[in-house]
Amino acid sequence: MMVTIRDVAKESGVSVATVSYVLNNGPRAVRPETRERVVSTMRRLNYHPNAVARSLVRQRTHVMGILVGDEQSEIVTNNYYAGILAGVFAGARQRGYNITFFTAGTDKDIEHHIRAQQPDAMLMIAPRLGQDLPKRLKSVGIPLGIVGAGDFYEDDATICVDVDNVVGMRLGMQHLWERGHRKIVYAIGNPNQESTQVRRAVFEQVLREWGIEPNDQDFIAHSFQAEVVYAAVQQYLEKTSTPTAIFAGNDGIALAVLQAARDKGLRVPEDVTVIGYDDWPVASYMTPGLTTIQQPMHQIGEAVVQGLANLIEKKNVKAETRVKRFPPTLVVRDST
Amino acid sequence: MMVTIRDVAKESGVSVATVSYVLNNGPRAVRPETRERVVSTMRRLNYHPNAVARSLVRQRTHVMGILVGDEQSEIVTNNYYAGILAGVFAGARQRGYNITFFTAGTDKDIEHHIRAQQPDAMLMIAPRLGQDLPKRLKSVGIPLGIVGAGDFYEDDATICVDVDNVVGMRLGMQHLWERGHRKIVYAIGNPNQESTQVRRAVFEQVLREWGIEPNDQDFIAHSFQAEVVYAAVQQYLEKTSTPTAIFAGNDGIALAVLQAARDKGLRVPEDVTVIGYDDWPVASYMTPGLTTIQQPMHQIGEAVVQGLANLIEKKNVKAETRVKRFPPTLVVRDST
DNA sequence: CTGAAAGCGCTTACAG
DNA sequence: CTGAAAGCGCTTACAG
Repeated sequence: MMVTIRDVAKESGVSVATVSYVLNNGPRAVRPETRERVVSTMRRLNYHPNAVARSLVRQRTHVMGILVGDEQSEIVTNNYYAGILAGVFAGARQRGYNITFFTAGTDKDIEHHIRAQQPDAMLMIAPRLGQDLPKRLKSVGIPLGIVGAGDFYEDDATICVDVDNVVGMRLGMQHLWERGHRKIVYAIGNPNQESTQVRRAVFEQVLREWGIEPNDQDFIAHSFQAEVVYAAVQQYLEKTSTPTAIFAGNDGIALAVLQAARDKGLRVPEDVTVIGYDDWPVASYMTPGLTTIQQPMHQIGEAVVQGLANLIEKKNVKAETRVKRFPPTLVVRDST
Repeated sequence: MMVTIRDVAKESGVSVATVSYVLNNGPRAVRPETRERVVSTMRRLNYHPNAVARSLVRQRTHVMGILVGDEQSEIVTNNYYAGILAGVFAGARQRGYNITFFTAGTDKDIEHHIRAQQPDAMLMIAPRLGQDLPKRLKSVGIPLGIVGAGDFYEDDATICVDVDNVVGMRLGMQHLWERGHRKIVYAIGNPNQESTQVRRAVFEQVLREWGIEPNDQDFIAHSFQAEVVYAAVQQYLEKTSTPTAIFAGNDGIALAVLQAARDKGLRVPEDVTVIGYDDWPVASYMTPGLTTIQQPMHQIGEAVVQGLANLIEKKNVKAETRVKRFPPTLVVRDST
C-alpha cells in the first residue's frame, strides 16, 4: 500500500542506505548517476518518506506544541492570540515545523502528553503567573517559548518575545497628556499576567512624574471578560461626575468601554476619551474608530518560532537573542 | 535519558510484551499482581510511552491535520474560523486526537506534507470551490472533514458539517419582512464558497416568493474583506436614495456596513437596517448591537471531529451520519 | 498467564 | 562510492 524506502531501493537497484543519503542530501556522497536514478524512481513511485519513522530514529519530531491561554476559547474572543498564532504559523512554515495544539486538561495531563508526543519545543502565549506549568514544561527538557510575559521566564532554554510595554504605556499616556487629560482611569486586564503588572507599574510611574499620586481607584475591571468590564465601567461612570479618559488593557476591553459609555449617553471622545491596546482588526471599525497602541503580533509570533528553531538546531544560542522586545506604535483614530 | 518500555520491563522483571499489555489494557490478559508491579514501576520511573514509536507500529498517529482558509491570516480576521476551531479542539480533546496545522504553500506541498506526516484525517474549514485540494486530499486515502460547505463534498470517507443555510437565510429574510422591509440588498461574501452560493439562491427564492424579481444589483461587495465591503457599501449608499435594509454575508461584513453607514451620516436602524450572519463575539458590542443569524460554531467544530473519529475508528459509518446540519438561530439586537 | 522475536520505516555507524 | 546490519521504542503474532 504505502511506498517505503525499501521499495525505492529495490526498484533502483541500490541499498536503502543509498536512498536515505539521496533523500537527505548527505551526510555521505552519492554518485550523481545513482542519485538521479533514485530520484527518478522516487518520483515514479510517488514516494514520500514517512515522517513518523524519521522522527523515531532522529529523536526529533519537527513539531512545536502550543498551549493557548487558560481556555481554548480565548482564541475566539481575544484577537491577540489569533494575531500571535498567525505569526507562529508563518514562522513554522519558514523553518519547517508543524504546530500542534495541546488541549489536554490538567497540568499533569499536559506534561504527560508532551512527554509522550515529544514535540521539539513548547510555546505558551500570555501564561498566567503563578501557574506551575512553565516549570513543569522546563522539567521536560525541551526549549520553551513564551510570548507576552516579558522576560519573566528568562532561561538558557527559553525564548521570551514580547512587545515593549514600557514604551507602549508611555506612548499612550503621553498621547492622553497631549490631549489635555490628567484624570485617567485604567480599565486593566487580568492581574495574573506579567503584562498587566508591568503596565500598571508604568502607569503609576507616569502619574507620579505628572505629580499625581496613584491609588487603587484608578484601576477598574481587572479582567479581560467583556461582561465584567462592561459592568465595572458602568459602575465607574455612575459615580464619577468628571471622567476624562479611560485607558483600556486591550481592544476587547476598549470595545466594552465604548459600549458602556454609549449606553450611558456619553459621547466619545467629547465626554470620555478612550484608548486601547493591541490594535485588533476591528479597532478601525469600532464606533468611533479606536485609538490604540499597536503590537506587532505577527512579528512576535514569527520571532518566537525562529528563536525556538535556533535553540533546537543549536544555532544562535547567545543570551541576548533569547529575549526579544518589539516596539509598539501609537495608532490615532477617533476615540481620543 | 529517556525511560523506555525496556527499562520498565527490566525493573519489573517481566518482558516488554507484558509491559505493553498492561499499558494498553490488553489485548491479552495480565495477572493482577504482575500488572500492579508494572504499573508501580512505571510510576516510579516516570515512564511515558513514546507516541512516535507507537504511531509507527500502529500506523495511526492520532493526529488530525487542519487547513484553515486560503490564508492563515483568516484565523485572525474571521471569527467564524476561530469559533469552529474552538469546537474542533474540544472534540479532539474528548476523542484523544491532536490537531496540527498544515501551513505548507502549494497544494502539492500540502499533499506531500500529509503523506509524510500521516495524520489520521484532514479537516478543511470553508474551502473555496474549484480548488482541487479536496480531491488531492481524498487521493491520500484518509478521511476528510469539511466544515462550511454543506454536503458539497459528500462521500464515503468524508464528514460534512455545516449550519443549515436555507433556514438561516429564511430566518433573516422573514425578520426583515416583519420589520416592513421589501427592498433588501445583500452584501454578500466570497462567491467561491458553497455557503455564499446557497445563501444567494435562497435570497433570490425568497424575493420571488415576495413577488420581487431579483437582479444583480441586489448583490454588492462579493468579498469578505472589510475594505472592499466598505467601499462597495459606500458606493451603494451614494447612488441609492432609498436603501432600506442590508443583509450582510457575515458579521465582519456587517461591521464594515455599519461603519460605512455611520460615515455617511445614516442612522441604524432608522435610515438603514442591518442584519449579519454568524454572531461573532463582537456582535453585541457593535454600535448599534448587531442583529444576526447565529451559527453554533462550537457544536459544528465538535461534530466534525466526532464524525472523523468515528470514521477512523470504523464506527457509525452510516451514510446519514456523514452529513450533518445544525439549525441557526435569529438573535435580535438593535440594528434592525 | 508469559517470553522471545519479528517488524513498523527510517538513519547511520561499520566495513569494504 | 556503496551495502549489510543495528537500532530508534513500541506492538503483536508465535510458542510455550
